[in-house]
Amino acid sequence: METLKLSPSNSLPLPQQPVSLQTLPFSLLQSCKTQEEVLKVHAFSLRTGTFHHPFISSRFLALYARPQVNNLDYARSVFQLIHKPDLVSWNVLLKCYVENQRSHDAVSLFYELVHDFTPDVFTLPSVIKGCARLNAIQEGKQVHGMVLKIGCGLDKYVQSSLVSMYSKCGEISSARKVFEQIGVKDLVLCNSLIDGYARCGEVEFALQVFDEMPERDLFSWTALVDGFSKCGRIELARDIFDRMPSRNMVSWNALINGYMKSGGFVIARQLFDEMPTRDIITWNSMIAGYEFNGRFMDALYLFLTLLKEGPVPNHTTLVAVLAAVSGLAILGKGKWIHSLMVKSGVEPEGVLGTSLINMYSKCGSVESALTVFRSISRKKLGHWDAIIVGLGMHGMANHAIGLFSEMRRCGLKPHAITFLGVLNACSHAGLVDLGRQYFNMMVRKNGIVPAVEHYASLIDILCRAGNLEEAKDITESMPMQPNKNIWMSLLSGSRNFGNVKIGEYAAQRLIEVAPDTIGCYVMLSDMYAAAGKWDKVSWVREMMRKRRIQNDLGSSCIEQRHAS
DNA sequence: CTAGGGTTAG
Repeated sequence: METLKLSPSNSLPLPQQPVSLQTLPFSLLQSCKTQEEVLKVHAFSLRTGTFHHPFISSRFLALYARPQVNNLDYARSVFQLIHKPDLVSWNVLLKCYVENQRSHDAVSLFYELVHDFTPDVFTLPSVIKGCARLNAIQEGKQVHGMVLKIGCGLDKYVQSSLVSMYSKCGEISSARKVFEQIGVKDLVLCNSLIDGYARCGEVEFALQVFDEMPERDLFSWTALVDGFSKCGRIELARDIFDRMPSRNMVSWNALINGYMKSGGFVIARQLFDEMPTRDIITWNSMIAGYEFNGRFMDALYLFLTLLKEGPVPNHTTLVAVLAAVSGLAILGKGKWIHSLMVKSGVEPEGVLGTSLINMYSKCGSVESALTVFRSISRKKLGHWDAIIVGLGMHGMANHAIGLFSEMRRCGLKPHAITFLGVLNACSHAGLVDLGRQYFNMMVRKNGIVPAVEHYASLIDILCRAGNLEEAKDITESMPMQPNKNIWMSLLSGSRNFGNVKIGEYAAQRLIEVAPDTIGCYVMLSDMYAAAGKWDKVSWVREMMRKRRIQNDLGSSCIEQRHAS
């Protein structure tokens, strides 16, 4: 803060002489519209020594927290300079945390605040909103209890945020209950409930509240469009959208997301081309939507268009386009996006770090994945998961297992995906005993209920090592239906170790689960050939002809380099 | 010495 430069301003009437408090008038503080202007007055106030006046510093806090500026880092640092912050300052900072998607920290801040103050009608809506963002229904209910205890239940801001919180957390009946107890139901309150009904697919109720309310605004209409889109009722969402008296960007974006979610990427594109203006969320919806639909090339092309003619990409954009590049496995493009990030100073923290690690692993460069992993200073569980899965994918079992141990030494608890990564690593490296050991550790020590993928991995490990009986036993004792991959593992193990009996069994079950699996017939015939059972070989070939099963044409793709 | 802070949609 001390290094801020005091630049002469044309727009602001800064006094030239050393001043007392009177010469830094309230109106000057209030007149700041942009962060730049706040910084100028801030610098000036530091130079004249007025900044540390308790009244002034709390004003600066509010200025940095204003929606037009919304600079959490500055707000936080100003807050720390305030000697004894009053409740208003706490409230301002709390709101700023929530608005900057730091709801977790906001809730912690709230617990801290409660030590010194009784929260008031300004504190509660912010923390309730934070709980809603986090989907933290337990904490939300605690705060609700506090609302009743303190006696803030009649405040309409508190009421709306509570209804909205229950709506977003999927507790629509609780939302309704709170709603019903309220005497005068205003527009915002109704909108919150409409949103709740729409997003859980309660079409009738949503429309009923909508029809019965005295007046409707853009929020009411858009809550319907968005909610119906979210629960997959895209035709209904379209119908509402077409009937809207006016629309804004949020309404268009909601509909685009709805089409993307239900596979309608062509219509989504039409809407995208048709809409009057687009913001970064529109672009992100399209890029992520293409990626979600497996249209990786479209996602990448749209990202290129965005760079040429759109607004500045953000973290969400990068996560989506990196996922698309991973799907395409084009290392060159991935590196290029990474270099864009480095050039613009974007740190690979959080989800973005995970995306980069995944991208490099899937594009075949574990070395780069490791470099990214090591460069992340505050490693989260997701980063460990990604690198362990990546190393496992590349058969670097020892490295994966080493990192797995290191991760546990750091005090992080591995979860289902981490174990899947380790198991896959064991399978690639043929580490039977370790694989079994990790599987048991997962179940017994970590209390994780294995998913079908975990069983698939364990069975694959056993089959590769020739423990076919043990693998077959597991297929019979596991609590869910074995899938195609599991029978393929068992069949391929049987072929490799010449166990015709188990092989036939696996093939039979495989055909029941997935009759079109070509590999099944190929492997079966290989197995018979290896065992010298030529009559069975021709029987399999005959069956393939009868069922019109043909080998896929082989295909591969190469990356083309453009001079740029 | 004051006044300042909060709710619903992508």
